[in-house]
Amino acid sequence: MEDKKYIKLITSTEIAEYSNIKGFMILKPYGYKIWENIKKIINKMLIKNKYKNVYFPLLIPKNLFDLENKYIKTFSKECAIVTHTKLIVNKKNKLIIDKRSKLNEFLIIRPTSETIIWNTFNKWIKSYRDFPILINQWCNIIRIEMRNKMLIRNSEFLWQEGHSAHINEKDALLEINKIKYLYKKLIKYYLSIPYISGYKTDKEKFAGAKFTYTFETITKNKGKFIQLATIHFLSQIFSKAFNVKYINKENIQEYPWGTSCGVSTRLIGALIMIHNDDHGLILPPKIAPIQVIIIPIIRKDTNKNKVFNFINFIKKNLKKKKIKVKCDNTSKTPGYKFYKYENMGVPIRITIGEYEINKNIIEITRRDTLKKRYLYIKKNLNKKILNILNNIQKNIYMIAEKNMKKKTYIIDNYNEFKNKISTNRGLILSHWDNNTKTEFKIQEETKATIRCIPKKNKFKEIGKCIYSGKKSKQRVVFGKSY
RNA sequence: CGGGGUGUAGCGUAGCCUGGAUUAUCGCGCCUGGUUUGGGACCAGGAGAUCAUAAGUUCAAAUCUUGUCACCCCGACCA
Repeated sequence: MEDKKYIKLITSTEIAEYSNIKGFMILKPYGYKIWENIKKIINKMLIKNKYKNVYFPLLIPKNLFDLENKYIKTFSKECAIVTHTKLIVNKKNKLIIDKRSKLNEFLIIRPTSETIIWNTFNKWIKSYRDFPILINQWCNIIRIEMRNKMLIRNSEFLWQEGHSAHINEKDALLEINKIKYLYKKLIKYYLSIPYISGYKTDKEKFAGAKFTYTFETITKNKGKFIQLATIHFLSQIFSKAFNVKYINKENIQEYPWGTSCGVSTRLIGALIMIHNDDHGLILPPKIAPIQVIIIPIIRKDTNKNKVFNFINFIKKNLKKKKIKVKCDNTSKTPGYKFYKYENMGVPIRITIGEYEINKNIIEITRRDTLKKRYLYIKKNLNKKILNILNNIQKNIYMIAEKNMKKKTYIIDNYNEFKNKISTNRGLILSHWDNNTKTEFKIQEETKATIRCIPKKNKFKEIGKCIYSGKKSKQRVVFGKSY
């Protein structure tokens, strides 16, 4: 998908728009509703996994970063920093910073919350009885980026960050498996997005983590990677950095083990990049703000009451099954409305006029195939609609998966590798010698990075590194990221 | 942070090279009235722009010069 088309799709569907601050966007009602729907799903899953929602401060004292920095390279190049607290009016009647209000301790707008959370764990954690600690925060994050892409790489974004602390390594690793399962479900079954998952290389992982597990997908046309979700195994890195200790059963002090995980509004960007056609967006029914749109056909000689009574009857029925249905009775022409809701990605459109009423049928159009058909209105109409919604959900996954497979290449020759990256990008499976220097060299020469090291058996085979020719135990995923 | 580009109404734009017939063009959208409505309706009327900003050149600047700001694109960066 071209960038211009991508931005146009976002703005024309009223998902989001540019604000007047570089890299900062305005999420509009339709886009925010999509986010709320995604939120609802994750929130439910996290709560089921015994996470509790919390809220930590937006501003983090710089000294917490100093503490962390002893062990971990942080986000120092992407921070927004609060240094003053007062504005005054100058002689030209303009607001300027009052230099006398300079803070002794600068405050950093959170680029992530591990620091302030582990600093707080210090107070919360005393005994082995305190575990596990499972908390989740819904909030905004600021990471000032030099180059932005709406919803994919914003300087501000909304996200969910889960943080956990465990008594031992085993429990922390179990937690990671739980979250893996949860994210897999979200991405595949709710967002209908095919993905490849695996571990980040040391070069690509979160510096504060012992390892990072990632979920990645590739875009339809450009074949660029988008990171969808990450899970970090923090090991004892943060507990040691913030001196968080507990007393175990044997009355010995120990450092707890941590994990963190997150998904962001980038998921909306991924949805847009992946589920679209010439008519616009195609939203997965499970997260679509409107699942069924009803377009009334009112002509000069139409009995309006008859049509709207009929529509209300259908609406009521669908609502009984919790189907999100809306009727557009504005004065625009039907054609206008057809294009509008197709662009917005509404999964099902129902058209109702006197023709339908007289025959006791409705005209129904699927967004994914754009095929029209008539359905008789009998008792099982709701069931049929639910079926179609399910069908669309699965079908758009299959289409996206096909696209991903088409762009997946197994390559064992470095020249071919270079050629693919520069012409027909995608997901490249090649051997790598597990050496960071090789990784850097390949990036330097081709701009491709290792997106992940997948752990499934099908990737495991003895081979030779595409760059160095040294022995490799498995294929890894190369590509160019957004 | 380097290189390039752009800034004219809510949005997209013409005019800029070669300064003046500009009352700043056109399309979409918006408002009023009417006729319409089965794949982006039509007619009539209307509102909406200190041409990003500051200074300079000139009898005269959207147009030329310089500074500033903002945004976009391409790189570097992006746990």
